[in-house]
Amino acid sequence: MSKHTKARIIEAAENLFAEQGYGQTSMREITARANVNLASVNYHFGSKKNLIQAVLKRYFDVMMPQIDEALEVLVPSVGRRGVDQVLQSLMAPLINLNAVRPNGTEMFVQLLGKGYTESQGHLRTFIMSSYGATVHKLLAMLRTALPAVPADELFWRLHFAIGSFVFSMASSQALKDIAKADYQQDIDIADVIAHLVPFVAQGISGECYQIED
Amino acid sequence: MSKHTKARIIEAAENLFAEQGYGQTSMREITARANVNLASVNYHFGSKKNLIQAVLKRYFDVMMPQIDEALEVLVPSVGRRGVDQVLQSLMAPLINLNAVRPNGTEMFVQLLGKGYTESQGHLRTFIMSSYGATVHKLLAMLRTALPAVPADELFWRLHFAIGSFVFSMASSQALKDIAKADYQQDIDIADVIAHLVPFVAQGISGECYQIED
DNA sequence: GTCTATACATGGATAGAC
DNA sequence: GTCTATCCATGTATAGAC
Repeated sequence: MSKHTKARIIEAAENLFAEQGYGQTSMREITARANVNLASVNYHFGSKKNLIQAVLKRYFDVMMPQIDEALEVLVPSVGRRGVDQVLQSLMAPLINLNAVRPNGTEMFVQLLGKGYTESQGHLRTFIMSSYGATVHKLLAMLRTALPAVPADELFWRLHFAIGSFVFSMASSQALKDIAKADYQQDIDIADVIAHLVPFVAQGISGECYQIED
Repeated sequence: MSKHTKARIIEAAENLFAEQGYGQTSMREITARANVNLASVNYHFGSKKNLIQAVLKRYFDVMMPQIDEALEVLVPSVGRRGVDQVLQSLMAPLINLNAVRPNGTEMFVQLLGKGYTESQGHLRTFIMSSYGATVHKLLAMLRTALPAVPADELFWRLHFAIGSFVFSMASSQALKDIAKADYQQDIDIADVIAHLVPFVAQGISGECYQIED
């Protein structure tokens, strides 16, 4: 039985994660739906955390080349405008994940948020080792847009930006619920991202305003 | 044996969390060090997640009144400067947590980061129900500083800001390691916060720069 | 009201079958 | 090279002792 145990696990896991979230999905559920032995996950992926990485990889492998391509043709302006351009070039590839599967973008960002905060930095290592070239291309673009910002300061700002993003994604369901309850707004992931980009761009761009004293 | 089982659990948990983190600390370790039965945690706190909340409460109860007091005397300017003032008034109470116990600030923010992302929004509910008045005072100050920003837009920006903060705190150890390895900088929590405040203030303050086109 | 003993399902790991 | 049976430590729950 089972030609492609690995693939069936990923498919089952992805569906279950999408339905009920990462933390709420047990490995027994996954292996039961995939019709494989419980220990198969450990054998093929090493752990549940690695499984989430494998699920994410399918999305990264679609998104990252698109980002790479978008950055390739980009010649950013200097300043906030340039930062906006760089961030905007990430948006289309991200939204395009809806083509991978229904609600793909939302699923991806939710898994990313959970995985990032729950996996003690393993996801960061994975991203850098697998897509480091694209990440560095992105960094170079930001440096072009912000020649006045020192490298270490840019390092800080980038991590803060990633924090805004990951946190928003991980708690996007809560954000949607609150927006509906408190502001009568029905929003989706694209809305969240649309609000997020200016915020992050503003923070990264830094001193366009001098504090007088 | 044991007059104050609850207090002993909190003390043991706090020390162990500080030593080795939340996720790496088992309830069996906690109850062993506290010399209480394993099930005591469940009886007194309901779950491990609730225990982290109880530990955090001790810090919130010190910090929140200080914040409240600082906000009471504050008359913020309008614009980025005002936002800076509001955020600055949060910093001293936060750093003061080092007086609660050695390394108190770091421990608090780490637990806050972990707890926030791992507890499915329960921490947010807890904060709002226990310290809602102070939070709303903070919000009112920000609205004073940013009269042009609509309430729903401010809502978004605040959540993004919280995201930067919580994420940075949750991964502050990783940030410190990276800063040391890549930029030969020894940093502590106060440094992280010092870098974070301008970033967040910038993002919250929004359009001080018009995108031309 | 507190606390204990104990049971249970979970994520993780491994030795060995095939 | 795959997969299974099985073991371990964990968080959680509960029945009942005191």
